[in-house]
Amino acid sequence: MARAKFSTSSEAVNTIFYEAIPLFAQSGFNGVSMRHVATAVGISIATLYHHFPDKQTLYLRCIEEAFANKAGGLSEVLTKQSSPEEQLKHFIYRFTCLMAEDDNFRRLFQRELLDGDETRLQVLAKDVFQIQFKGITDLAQTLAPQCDSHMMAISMAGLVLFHLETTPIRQFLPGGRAEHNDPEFIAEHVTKLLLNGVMKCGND
Amino acid sequence: MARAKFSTSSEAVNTIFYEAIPLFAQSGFNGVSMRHVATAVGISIATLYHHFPDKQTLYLRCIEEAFANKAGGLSEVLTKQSSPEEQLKHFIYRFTCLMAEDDNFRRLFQRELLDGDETRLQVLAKDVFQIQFKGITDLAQTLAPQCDSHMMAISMAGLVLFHLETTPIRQFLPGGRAEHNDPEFIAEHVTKLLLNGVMKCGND
DNA sequence: GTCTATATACCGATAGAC
DNA sequence: GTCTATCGGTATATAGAC
Repeated sequence: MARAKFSTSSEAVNTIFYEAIPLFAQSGFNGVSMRHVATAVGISIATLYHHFPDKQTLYLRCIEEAFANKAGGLSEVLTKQSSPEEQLKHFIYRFTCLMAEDDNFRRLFQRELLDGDETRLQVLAKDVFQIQFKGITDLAQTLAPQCDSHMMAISMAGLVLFHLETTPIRQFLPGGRAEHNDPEFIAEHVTKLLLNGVMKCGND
Repeated sequence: MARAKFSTSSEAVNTIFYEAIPLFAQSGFNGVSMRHVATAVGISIATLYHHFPDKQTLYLRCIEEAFANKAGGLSEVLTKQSSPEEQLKHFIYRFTCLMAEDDNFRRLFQRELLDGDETRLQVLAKDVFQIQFKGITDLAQTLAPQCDSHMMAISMAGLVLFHLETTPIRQFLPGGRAEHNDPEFIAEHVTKLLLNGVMKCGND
C-alpha cells in the first residue's frame, strides 16, 4: 500500500479540482482523459475513480466549482455609484478585469455555450448567473428605461467577452496591437461606445 | 469489391466535407472520430483514409472549406450605401443574417478561438478574415474617425456574434424571450445601440 | 486513500485484396 | 474507389489487495 498523499478526502478532491479545472478549460471534456487528470494530480486512475464515480461527474463538479468561485466576485461588481454613467463605467471596468484575470472561467463558459446540453445550461443560468444577470438588467433598465433590458445586458457582457475571446486572433488582424489586450483599454473602449455610440465614441 | 459509391474522387471528397463539417462544428475535433465521419458518409474507415492522409488534415480541410464558402458572402456585405448610418445599418443586418443562418461556420469559428494554435489562427486571419475585416475597419473609420477602428470593428462583430452565441442559454436568463433570437430583432437592437449608445437606444 | 492489474471498448491508422 | 481484417495504443471503468 502506498503512503497516503492526502490525509482527508476533501483535501484530495480540492487538489483534483485545482489540477482538473485548467485542463478542462484548456482542452475541453473530450480533450482531457482521466489519465491526464490523475497524472497531473500525482495519483493513479483508480484513486481518481475513488473520489468521482465517472468522468462526466468529475467534469460537472469542476464546472460547478469554477463557477461558484466566480459568483461572489460578480456580485461585488454591481454596487451602487453616484450617477448611472458612473455605475456603467464602474461595472464595465470591474467586469472586464474579473473576466480577464480568469481564463479558466471564461473558457469553461464558452465551452458550455458550445457543448452544454439544455439541462446543464438551465442549471448554469439559474444557479450561477441569474442573480448577477438580474443586476445587469437592472442597471440597463436604469440607463435605458425605454429599451429591452435583457438584450442590453447581453450586449454589455458580450462587448467585453468578445474582446477577450478574440485575443489570440486579433494580433493577426489589421490594426491589432498588444495594448488592445489590456483590460483597462478594453473597458475604456467599451464604456465610451456604450455611453456615446459609435459616432461619438472618441469624444469624452 | 464493393460497387463504387462515387464516380470521381472530388465527388467523394465533397460528400465527406458535407457530412464532416456539421459533425466537427457540433462536437469538435476530439468529439468526432474517423469512424463517425465514415459512417455518416456511408463508407469505410479505409476509404476515408484513401481521401485524407490523417484526421488532422481532414479537420483542417473542413475548416478551410467551411470558411471559404463564407468569405464570398461577407464581401457582399460591405457594399457602399448612401450615408454612413445606412452603411452601418445595412452591414449589421446582413452580417447578422449571414451568421444566424450558418451555425456550422459560427461554431467552427468559436471552436478555433478556443482550440486553434497560433499557426492555424494566423492562417485563418490572413487567408479568410483579413479582407472582410479590413472592410469593417474602413467602415468604422468612416463612422468614427477619431476612434480605434480595430477595436470598433471587433465590437461591431462581437455584439452580433455574442447574441447568437448565447442563444441556448438566454431562454433561461431573466427577460429572455423567443423573439430575441430573431436575426432581424438582434440586428435592430445592435444597430440602435451602435448609433445612439445605451442611453438613447430606444429612440429612433 | 491508494495501488496494480485487468476488462472491454474504441481510437487512429495500415495492409492487402478486388 | 472501396472493402475486410487487423495492429498497437489509449479510453473509461472496475476488481481486489493493502
